[in-house]
Amino acid sequence: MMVEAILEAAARVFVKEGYGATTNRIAAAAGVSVGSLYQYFPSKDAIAVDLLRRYRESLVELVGNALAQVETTRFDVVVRGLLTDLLRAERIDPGLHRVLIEQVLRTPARREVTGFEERFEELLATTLRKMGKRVKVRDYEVASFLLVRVVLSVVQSAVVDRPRLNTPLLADELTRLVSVYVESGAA
Amino acid sequence: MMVEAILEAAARVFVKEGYGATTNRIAAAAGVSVGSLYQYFPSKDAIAVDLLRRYRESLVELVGNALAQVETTRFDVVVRGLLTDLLRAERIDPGLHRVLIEQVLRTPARREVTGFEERFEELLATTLRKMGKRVKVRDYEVASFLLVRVVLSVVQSAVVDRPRLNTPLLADELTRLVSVYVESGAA
Amino acid sequence: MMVEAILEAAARVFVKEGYGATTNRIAAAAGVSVGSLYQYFPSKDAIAVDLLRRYRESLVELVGNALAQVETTRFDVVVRGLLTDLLRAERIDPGLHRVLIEQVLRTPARREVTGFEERFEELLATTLRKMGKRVKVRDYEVASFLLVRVVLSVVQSAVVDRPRLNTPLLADELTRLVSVYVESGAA
Amino acid sequence: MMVEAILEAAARVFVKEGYGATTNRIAAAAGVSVGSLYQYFPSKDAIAVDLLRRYRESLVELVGNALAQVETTRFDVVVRGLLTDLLRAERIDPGLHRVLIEQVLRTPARREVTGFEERFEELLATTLRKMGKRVKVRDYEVASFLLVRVVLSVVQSAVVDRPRLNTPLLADELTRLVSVYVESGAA
DNA sequence: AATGAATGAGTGTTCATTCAT
DNA sequence: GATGAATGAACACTCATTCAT
Repeated sequence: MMVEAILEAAARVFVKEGYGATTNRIAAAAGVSVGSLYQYFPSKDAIAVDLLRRYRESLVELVGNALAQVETTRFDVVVRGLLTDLLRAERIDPGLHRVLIEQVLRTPARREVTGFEERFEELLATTLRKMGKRVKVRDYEVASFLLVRVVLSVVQSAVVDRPRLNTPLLADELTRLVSVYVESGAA
Repeated sequence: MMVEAILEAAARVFVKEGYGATTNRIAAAAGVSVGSLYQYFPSKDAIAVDLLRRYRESLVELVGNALAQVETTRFDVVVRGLLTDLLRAERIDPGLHRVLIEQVLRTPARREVTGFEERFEELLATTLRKMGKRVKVRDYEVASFLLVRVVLSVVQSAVVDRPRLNTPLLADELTRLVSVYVESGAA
Repeated sequence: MMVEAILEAAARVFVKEGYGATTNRIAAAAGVSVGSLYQYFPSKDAIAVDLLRRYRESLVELVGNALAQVETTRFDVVVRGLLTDLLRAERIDPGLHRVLIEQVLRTPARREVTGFEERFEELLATTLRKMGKRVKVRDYEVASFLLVRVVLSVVQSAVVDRPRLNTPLLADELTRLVSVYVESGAA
Repeated sequence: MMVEAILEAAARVFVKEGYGATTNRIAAAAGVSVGSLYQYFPSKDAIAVDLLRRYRESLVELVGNALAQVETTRFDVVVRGLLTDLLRAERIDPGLHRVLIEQVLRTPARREVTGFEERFEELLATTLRKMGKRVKVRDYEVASFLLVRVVLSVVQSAVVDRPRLNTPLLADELTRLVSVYVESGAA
């Protein structure tokens, strides 16, 4: 569909040229005229917002599925599996993610972004509560905030800035960091 | 001095309006004419590069000082102190940081940025090695990468996105996360 | 067409305001937006280059036609006819010519200009050679160089600087100057 | 003196960079501050006007001296001598001449330029009249106009555009062109 | 619905000129 | 006088957006 074509083209072009990419270039990359682009999106920003929303939704689903397993599986195994998924380069394009967040934050739609990470935190807080005694954490809200940032930023950096370190060892270590924090209890 | 005034104004304006802020607006905010701005900086990008360099230098100093204490002080106390410093809003403006990194990455000066976090990692890896048996980590390079990202991103998010959570409790928990990871050994 | 409109407007505006004329002003004079101007011409210089090329082509044609008659017509009659054509103000706008040459010379397209007068000289040298004994000249190349400059500069000055002298008498005298030089032989 | 230094520097810089050369550059080339430049010249245009005036005065003197010999010397010899002088590259810098004329013409001081060539014509017309029967020309004014343009433009082109042709032969031929026109009488 | 030529406000930057020292 | 830091109007050019076809 045309909307799809535009969104895909925009993703490609934003990654390659940054948010400075022109709408004409995006339209061309989509094999479509600018006019058509504006038929479906009221502005360039709207494309970014949409792209970000879609991206977010895929992540929410991913994380939701992983955390659902927590009742039947060891926590570190769940974390390890989630990390593997997140690190799969095709599913998460953090260069794009960075650009989109950066831009959407300047937009009236900025709640779109902030609400985004809040949803992860809620998901995680709920999970931690469900885990009961296995979790030794002083404050579920703070712990969730911490862990969401930790995981997202490390995953992002690993893919974008240091592909050399993007190895199973990294996933193992990040798994250990998360598990040990959740399960070892306050000093 | 005029260079200072321009840099301070640029920081303010970039934070408020993003990198799209015009040089004319920056000059006005500095109480200076555009012409003067260009007397001291050859381009808008040059302002961003300079701002980033200064910011980076202040952080490197901060982190260096903190880690130097590791030989005479308990690790978690050192971490806790460093976090307190980093979280002090005036010393670290992460909104600006984000904008600058984003932009400078599109510049021939991009090594300026990438080298930046590598220096933190080296500093930390050296420190961990010096700590000897107290550290139970499988790979110093990976651990340093992980910890630098973790700390910077949490600190950044805490100040920018969730000032409500920017409390002593958050610093305590982040301290625990770091310490427990470093000292608890592989599972 | 839009290209025509822009070119005509540019010619008018360059003549009135010199090459300092702004692209916005040119666009306005063409009843067009700046954006459109840049849709068709990549730069201000490109407009000048194009204007010069067109102008040149019209002159080359004019001169070529005139000189072709030399085999069947007396030389002074040919010259006289060519001068009449050149002096017709609408066909040759030497004020513009001056501006364009001056500017295009600072451009990578400068060969456009220098090649221009060389073509006249070649045309003339060929013609003089064809005229055989009627021509008493020591060096065809030098003579052509001389005559091309003489004719162009006098025509130009007559139209631009001294319209009062732009009379049949002037054309007669210039015809005589040229003919007598070509036909009278070295002293 | 400072005025001299500025004028010389301006000449050098205009030749090298065109009239776009900045006043700061001119001042620097003169080893002087911009401020001082403006102490002596009210504007950049004023420098051009002054430069042109001086240049013109040196030429007027040159031509005047040459034509004065006409009473005691053969006309073609006088012409030949004058051409030699004019072609001496150091005395006549036609690149500069071109730039200056171009610019001064856009200035309220434009009479400075047009008056310039009129003086040559008057000088020449007077000379031709004094030569009496040796001159066979239908109209002194027209002839002077013609000859002044012819000589100046050929000299200028020879030095600027075709240094290869700037030889004794060229001067000989131009001398012949002028002499033959003046002395051969209407057809 | 689709097109893409046309628009024009807005950008980074330059440079003639001023004026406090 | 001399200086040169400071000024700011003006420029070439870009690009998100519109709208006649």
